Amino acid sequence: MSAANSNSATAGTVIVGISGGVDSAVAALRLCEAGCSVQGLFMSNWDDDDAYCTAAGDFQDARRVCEILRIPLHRASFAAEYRGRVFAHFLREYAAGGTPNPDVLCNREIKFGVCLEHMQRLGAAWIATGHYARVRHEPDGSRLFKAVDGAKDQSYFLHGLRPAALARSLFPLGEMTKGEVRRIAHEAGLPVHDKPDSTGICFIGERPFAQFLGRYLPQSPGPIETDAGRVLGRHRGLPFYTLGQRAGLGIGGRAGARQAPWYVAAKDAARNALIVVQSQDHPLLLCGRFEVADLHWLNCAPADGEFACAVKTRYRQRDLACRVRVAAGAGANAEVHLGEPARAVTPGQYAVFYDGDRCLGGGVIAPAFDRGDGRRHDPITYNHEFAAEGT
RNA sequence: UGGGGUGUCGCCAAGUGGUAAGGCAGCGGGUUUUGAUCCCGCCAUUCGGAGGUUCGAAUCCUUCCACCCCAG
Repeated sequence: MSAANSNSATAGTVIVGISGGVDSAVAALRLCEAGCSVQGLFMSNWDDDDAYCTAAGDFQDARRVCEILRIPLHRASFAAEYRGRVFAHFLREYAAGGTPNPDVLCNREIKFGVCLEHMQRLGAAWIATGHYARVRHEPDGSRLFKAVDGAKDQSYFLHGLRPAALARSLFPLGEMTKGEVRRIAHEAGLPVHDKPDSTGICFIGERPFAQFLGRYLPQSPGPIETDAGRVLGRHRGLPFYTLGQRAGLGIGGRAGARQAPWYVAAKDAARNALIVVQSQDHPLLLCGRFEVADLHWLNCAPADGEFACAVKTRYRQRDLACRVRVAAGAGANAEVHLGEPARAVTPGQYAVFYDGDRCLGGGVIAPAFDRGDGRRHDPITYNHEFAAEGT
């Protein structure tokens, strides 16, 4: 297997997305060592000049890396496209009561979308990134696989790539572990060898999340209630919470309740109520069956019908055995039946399908109407014997 | 102001003479290219206030205050 992790020769210029971190630096280094014609490109897609924005420093790191590797560095900004194609959807999904995953869209629309096109205009035959994933380019199409380093596998975030974009992509780190990447960076004298892994929304970075969302979404306070209708407090607006969430509810001890933390189990949009339960694995938090919309397959569109595979309902979740029933017709939805119920299956997040190490594709988890126990999801009935306590 | 009850960290709550459990919340850190979850750490020199008894009290006594319930 070549350093470019591809079955085909990587003739022509490769442009690497250089972020200023270790991973993309080592990706570029490996391509250089493999004899490729390599150039770098740094993107800044979010224009904030607050304390949380690291773009300026990251660009300096990117320049130092490219100087050491002796490769040219391009710079581009797709801020307008990011706002229009990723961030707008991000806010829309929140407003609709879901929990979006902007980085999946960012990869499809920006990095492997407008940026890929930009790189091709710059003369690139290939685009490479420091993602931990593997791609195999076959005559009948390109296939995406999990990274060898299971702890860092990022195929989940890449499942939405357009097949044509995947066909031009290289992931030089797919067979390496994070430890190896850092060691190589260190040996190569790359100054970013010990730079912390980046976290938070891509390009926006890690920042106090509720506060950040509050800049874009209105406060819309309402009650926090148990599934029996006992009012325990106030929430600041349904969009500011996600299913399965524990932190930030501010619910202390209650007479008559167990000494256990509370988790968000549901959002009752009609009543603007946040429903909470007291167990990690409360029945209301478990889901054995859900619907997936906006289905997307990576060069392997299955025939209509039913098939077995594995699914991840969120990033870094272990594979869950499932059966997928795809409805007929274009733009069809699919129904996913899990072998065992999963916790906090959250609308707006992506269900990504796998066959062993191969990533098949995925889709958006649709709002839940059924809990997988054979019954319709009955509307919660409220017991008004409870007086409002927490308001 | 007749009777009864209760007042321990923001919340729930152990502790009835031997020198303040635990949980929740919160805060800090770790894990993590979403949001979460998870893991680790921190968090009452003080027990409604004031006196007193005692070698020693949150625990006993006196008194004051607050709240709750029943009477009215």
